[in-house]
Amino acid sequence: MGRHSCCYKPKLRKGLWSPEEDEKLLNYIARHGHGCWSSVPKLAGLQRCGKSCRLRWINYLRPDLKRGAFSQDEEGLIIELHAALGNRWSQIATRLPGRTDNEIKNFWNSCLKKKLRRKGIDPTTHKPLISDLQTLNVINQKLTSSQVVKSTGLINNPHEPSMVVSSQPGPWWFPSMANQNAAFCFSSSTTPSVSDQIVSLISSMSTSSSTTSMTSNFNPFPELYYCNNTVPSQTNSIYSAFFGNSFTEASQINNNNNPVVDDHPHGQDMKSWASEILHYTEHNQSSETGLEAEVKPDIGKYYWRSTSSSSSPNENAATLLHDADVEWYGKNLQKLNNMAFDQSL
DNA sequence: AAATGCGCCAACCGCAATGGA
DNA sequence: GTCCATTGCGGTTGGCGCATT
Repeated sequence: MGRHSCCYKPKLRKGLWSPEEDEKLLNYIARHGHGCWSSVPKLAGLQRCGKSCRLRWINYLRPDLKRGAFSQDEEGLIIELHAALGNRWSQIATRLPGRTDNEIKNFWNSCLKKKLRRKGIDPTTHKPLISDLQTLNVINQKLTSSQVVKSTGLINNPHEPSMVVSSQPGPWWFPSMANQNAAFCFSSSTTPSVSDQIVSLISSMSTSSSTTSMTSNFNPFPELYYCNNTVPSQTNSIYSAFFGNSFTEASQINNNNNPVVDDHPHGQDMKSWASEILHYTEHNQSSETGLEAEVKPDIGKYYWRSTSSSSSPNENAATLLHDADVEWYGKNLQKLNNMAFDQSL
């Protein structure tokens, strides 16, 4: 299995094919057909492995190849087929006579992907991309609509000062007053360079970015009260606490791909804990727990939130920004700034 | 003119599937 | 059922040529 046995023979040629080699292979196949590919090189007098001969024939020497630039029709068909089939290049190639899977794959990777992105279409999902500026504006609004204050250092749970809510050195972003609707934190232990870039992006947009120390009576993340290791240990996500009307997802995964275990009650994972809260919610006993939960059976996720008004500033929950998004922001920071500048002209 | 960067694409590599002994 | 040679596929690489510095 695996690598073709003949490929281990050191005397075999690799790399680009010479016109002489092409001629030998072409002549041999014209006379005898290819038959068993592993015997072709020997019979055709070539110092190549059968696999290489097969590839050369399929991708270049076959007489039914079309060659040349792709037509508009072909281009449209490839996009259509890719939307339906994904990266199944050989299947796509069967619908384009005279084109090879390799040729289509290269055309896709070097040309069509960019073309779709320029049109505002995600080449993977074939759905519209959210406008860069739109997304940027959302963040901008969140920040400028509230007094956002930056904090560095550990964040301790104000109710239990010995409990460190975050071991992350920060910076942390949170509303300076209760009931304001935005707060951010970035887990910089995961992808520091990207996080740093995002922090600087936020910093440059924020109306108030003065550094201030944590006050003892303010907990920016009460919904994380019981999961003191949740935020900093996230390797797959960076939390962005956009406090809207949603619930907190209670099936987060930590570094070791295990469910996050909260500290209350001891050792219980977040999902089973949330299901317990759900039980009380369904029996109209939320007032006893001060919490309520929802389950989305279609995606098998639990969401929960505090019902207590005293747990402000954020009554509700956080949403998740995935690494890929954050990575994307980091990479496109300059582009975004340029676009914002262009639009302001 | 030389160095560097970048896009394109032919070919390679590794893995999975297939089929015959 | 197992082994192994062969074929097929898709991701990746590396070299070439052109553009830019």
